[in-house]
Amino acid sequence: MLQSQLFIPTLKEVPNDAVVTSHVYMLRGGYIRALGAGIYSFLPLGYKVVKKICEIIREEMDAIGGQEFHLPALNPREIWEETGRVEAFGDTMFHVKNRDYVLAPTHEEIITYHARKVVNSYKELPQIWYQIQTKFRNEPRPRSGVIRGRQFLMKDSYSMDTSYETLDKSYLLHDEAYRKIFGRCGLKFFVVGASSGAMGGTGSEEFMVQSPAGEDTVAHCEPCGYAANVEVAISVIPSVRREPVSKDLYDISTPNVKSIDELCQFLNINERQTAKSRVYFANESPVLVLMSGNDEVNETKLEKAIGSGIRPAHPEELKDISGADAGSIGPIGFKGKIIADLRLKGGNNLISGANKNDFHTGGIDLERDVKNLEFADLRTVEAGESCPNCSKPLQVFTAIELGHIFKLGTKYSDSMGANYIDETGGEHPIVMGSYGIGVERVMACFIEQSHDEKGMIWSKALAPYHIHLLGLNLKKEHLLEASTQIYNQLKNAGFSVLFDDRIDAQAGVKFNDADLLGMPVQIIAGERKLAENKVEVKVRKTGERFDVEIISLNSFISGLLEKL
RNA sequence: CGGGGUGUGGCUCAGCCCGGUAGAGCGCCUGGUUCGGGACCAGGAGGCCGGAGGUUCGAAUCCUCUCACCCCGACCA
Repeated sequence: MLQSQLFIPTLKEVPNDAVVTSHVYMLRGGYIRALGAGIYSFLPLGYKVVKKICEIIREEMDAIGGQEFHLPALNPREIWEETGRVEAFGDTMFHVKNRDYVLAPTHEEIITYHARKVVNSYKELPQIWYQIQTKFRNEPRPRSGVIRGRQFLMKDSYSMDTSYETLDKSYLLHDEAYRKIFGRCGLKFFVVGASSGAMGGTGSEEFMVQSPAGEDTVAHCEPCGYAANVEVAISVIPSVRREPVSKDLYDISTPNVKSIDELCQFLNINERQTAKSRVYFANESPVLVLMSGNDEVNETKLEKAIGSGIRPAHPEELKDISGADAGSIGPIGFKGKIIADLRLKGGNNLISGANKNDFHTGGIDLERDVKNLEFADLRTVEAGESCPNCSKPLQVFTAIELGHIFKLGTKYSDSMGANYIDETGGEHPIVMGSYGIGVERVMACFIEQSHDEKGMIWSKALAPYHIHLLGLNLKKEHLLEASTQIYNQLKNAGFSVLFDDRIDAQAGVKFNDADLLGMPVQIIAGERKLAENKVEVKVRKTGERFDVEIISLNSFISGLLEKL
């Protein structure tokens, strides 16, 4: 392709709206342009990458027996009423104003609708139906460029089985296909077991990649593969020390000491000798949550332990409940439920708030002094703590969800009446699974993982073109001729090549654009090398450069691409 | 939805506090010089300053309302 004929509006400066790397480079490289918050147009280069990702997905889905559908984005609302998801999605679902339609945020209902009309017998199962299409969600806050948009491309597939045993097979097929897809795309990913949330069902896994643009915080152990959202992640840590003798309770005057750090500094003690208090409300009654030192309360775990929704107490409520303000609250004398983190189990000689301002209580022995104290895992895992599986240190970082696979079970087939007849004539709901991949996220995540200060660095699998041929100084006719000849030579040999044939762009401009656009191999045809019948070949990723005879260029490039 | 920020030529931004003929750099067009890491010289085009209303002799600038976009949070299949 001649670059002079391709629409690639590159930007030298960082557009004001872009913050995350992938967004910046996609914009600067002329891959995408914004149309509104969370709405993007894909320009020719960007769309080429999207199509490559789709093709990889298609191949792997077809390989497990998937059949591609093309489904409407415009859906009659009443179909969504059948499963109650109009209400479930709420404001996230787009509603059409002048007709009773919604814009599909996903397609379980539509698949199930067709299945109930078409699938009758166990003989017709299992099935895997998939689609790669635009979905619409009225995100309250689109962000990070293409990573969270109001309209986005998603591969969604749906499995239909006669039993949970065969569902497991379909699920496993997808699990394997997903590993292949993300592997082929060149992504470094990991898998998190997750609760299936509002999708319903019995099991699910998230495919994730580490990224500062991520929206989820996860704990990950690379050696053994343990990975969990930090909301539920666990780690192995030492409990607080129990000293041989429990002191009596005593008050300590601690004027203006509010935080654990201040307390430790004031008394010159270790944070493990302290118990931090946090007050929450559960069902309108106060609950004191005791944590060791500065450990963070994990509200997800707390809700689970208490068994109901919680909210933090407002600062102005604290004094009524405990007699003190935040910073001086503690378990001794606290009227109401108290729950402590497991790390504090057995702890004695602890220091905590005295429930009167500017005082702390020392010598607390939780077993002795706090009756009916419950313990639960309430803390948030921190980096460096030991993996619960293999004891190696855990990493904690943010990550982006690329794909999610669910065992749906019969949630949709039940509510929509999608049944099949078994061997004995009995009627049963179809057992379903659903499996999504965010296509643009694959692109964005790849860039997040593969870039440098100059621009993107594509892998062979996703690159819009494998080779970027830069003709330099093309105002000189003999140089234009020579580099055009090289272009034709490569093109005729079947290489995927973008030829920067712009007549008046300077060398520096071409170099910088090429690094920004990120094709894996650059071929630089400059005057000096051409005079020796040579060109320079540069590997984008490593910066390695080779002088190559034009006659042997084809085989050299083949060999090089083989290795990339 | 709460908090913060920003809207001025295609892009990045200055000007706003303290009202008085709308600016710079990059990009674009013309001519010339350069020609392997975003070059230089000369000339040129392009903006009713997000929108509406108000105050004023006069508003990019002050006031009110509104819209859009970005960031943090809430939410998130």
